[in-house]
Amino acid sequence: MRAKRPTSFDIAELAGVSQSTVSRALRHDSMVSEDTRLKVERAARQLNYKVDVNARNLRSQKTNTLALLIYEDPGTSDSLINPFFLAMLSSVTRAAARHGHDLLVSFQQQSGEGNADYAASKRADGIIFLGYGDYPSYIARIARLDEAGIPHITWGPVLPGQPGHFIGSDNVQGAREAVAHLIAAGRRHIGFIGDISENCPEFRDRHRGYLLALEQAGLTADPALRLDAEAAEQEGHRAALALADRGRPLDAIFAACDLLAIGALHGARDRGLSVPGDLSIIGFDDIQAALYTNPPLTTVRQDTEAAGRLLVENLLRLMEDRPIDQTIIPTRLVVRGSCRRVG
Amino acid sequence: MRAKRPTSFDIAELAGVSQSTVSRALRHDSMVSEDTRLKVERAARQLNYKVDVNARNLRSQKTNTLALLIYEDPGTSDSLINPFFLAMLSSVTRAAARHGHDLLVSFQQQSGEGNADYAASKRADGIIFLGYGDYPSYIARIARLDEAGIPHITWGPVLPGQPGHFIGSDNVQGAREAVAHLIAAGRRHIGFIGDISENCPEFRDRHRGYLLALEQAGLTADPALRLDAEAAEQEGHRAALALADRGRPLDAIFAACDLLAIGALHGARDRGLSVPGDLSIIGFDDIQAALYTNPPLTTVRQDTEAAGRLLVENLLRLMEDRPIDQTIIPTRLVVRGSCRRVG
DNA sequence: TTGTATGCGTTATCAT
DNA sequence: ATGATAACGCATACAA
Repeated sequence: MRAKRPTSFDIAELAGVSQSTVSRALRHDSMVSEDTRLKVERAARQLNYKVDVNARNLRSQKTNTLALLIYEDPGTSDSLINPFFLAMLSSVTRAAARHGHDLLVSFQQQSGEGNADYAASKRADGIIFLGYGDYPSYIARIARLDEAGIPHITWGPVLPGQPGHFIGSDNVQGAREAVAHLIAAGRRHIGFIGDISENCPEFRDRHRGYLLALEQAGLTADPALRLDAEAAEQEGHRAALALADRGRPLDAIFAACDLLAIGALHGARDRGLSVPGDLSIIGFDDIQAALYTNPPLTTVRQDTEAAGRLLVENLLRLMEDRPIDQTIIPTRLVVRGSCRRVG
Repeated sequence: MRAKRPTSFDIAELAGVSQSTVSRALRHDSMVSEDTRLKVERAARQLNYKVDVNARNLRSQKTNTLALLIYEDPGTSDSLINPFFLAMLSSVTRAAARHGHDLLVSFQQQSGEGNADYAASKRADGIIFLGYGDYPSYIARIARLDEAGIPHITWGPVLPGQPGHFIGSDNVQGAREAVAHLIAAGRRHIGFIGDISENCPEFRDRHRGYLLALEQAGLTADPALRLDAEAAEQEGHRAALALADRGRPLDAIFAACDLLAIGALHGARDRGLSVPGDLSIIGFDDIQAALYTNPPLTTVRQDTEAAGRLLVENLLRLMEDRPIDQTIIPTRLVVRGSCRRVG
């Protein structure tokens, strides 16, 4: 038998003002005298009053809420989320809170796109996509949102002529630096692990950086040293074994993400290759586990803190019809034990 | 210049029925003839109609939304969230989605409790706490929620006579098994790392399990082999060094969580102790990084999948005034390379 | 099974 | 600066 939740009318009565004045006073929004504002605030505190956000949202047609939709890679099983995404999630959550917005979080099934129509049902004012599933379905989603005038922003590859608004790491440059580092350390036969089909534009960019570094060093890439692999440790393991078994010179591997690199590390060990003695390995992301592998993984660090911040800030800009600001986030090569100078 | 969002009245007009019928038909809820339901659904699809959840929530006084409030350990810096919490987050998110509920996620600052009053402002129907900050503040929060009749459930230590509703791992039993495993492998001088003050009831339970295992083996615990440490790698590192420098016999360490265990692993290496040769180490949680340490970490696995599921399911039960079901989740000892039989 | 009428609690508009 | 009133879009009680 609890007391009824107080409404703004109850506050009005207690404070001796009109209900509309209560509403105004509580939002520091319109013209209210200091005096009545204090009266109202005191009454509100006294009755432990909280604004009903549903009523507010209904009337104001705003929710002060953002939705974070996570599109994992196709193959990923439920329990094996890429830890990088979790780091992003945490960063976005904090950034949204800093800007006074609530955050709805949802892991999207690859298939069902219609299930959670967050913005269309006025649950959220804007949408942040983490990943995008497959590209065609992404395009369709974007189109629907644009048509409905719903602001959205995506974490992913920043490519020219792309529909939608993207924030992403400088994948080409990050990969180029990593491979340049290998070359500077005397490595000459550098393999690449990662799916560079159009399903993974980010991996494709990292592959471009790889090629660029080779080119700038006057080396030519050996096509036999490139292997497709989805973003999972097992795949990296498999790919490393396959590379080692090719029978071609191989003294380094650049993996398109850390999970692949970690798998490659284990694959190398299975083939009796010492890392970094026989084989240098570099990954991409800098997930936490990269610090604990043996040897610790050299990797290209993505700045998840900046990523979350820029995603939220730019989405808020879009919601005010202001242009997007920065879109490409620099990476940083973190050198650890998994690569070493030779020669 | 977009078209106005259609309302249930627009659908009613197009389908040739009343608005209330539209509302009923769209929820498969009350009595509507198959015939009219199809008409309504077709009209809704045609106009791309989506229910306005704010209006629905306001009218029905329900939100179909749960709030997940994450209370990190006090010392934790922004970027260093305990990965175990992220795994839980992911699991809860999925469970909520399976049950058709949206999920609001928020990382709580230790201090400001008033900031996001999710349920009081009718943003969410129920609240899930991940951790609880310090215990006194937790008690205060719980009391306010109970007073307001807001359903809530907490991930944490399941203790007798505790206010609120808890779901948690069987910390005592998990720890007991781990230490029993060490003893069975011939270890006799087993250290414990972890803060067992009342700030960390879970660690305290794990310590109880540690003592229990020793007792059951007829061994007595050496108080000098217990060291306080917050849940962070550095702390584990520091604690391992301190233990090693005590000059007492030491052939194993049980750490209250994996981050501590990983730190201890590195500390042992710094002192020239081989793991698992000289020193066996076991952790608790089974975070992903535990798989990649050198040697891989033996640890007590918490079942995050079951945890998320039980948190959500039991919260939903509470929301229907049904009693809580299962509250204690069994753990499982995962044996990896960081411990070995001696003697 | 369907329609009618009312109200959820707030913000926005128009007065004063 | 404040008050009165309407409107947001839907769900529910009641009548038919």
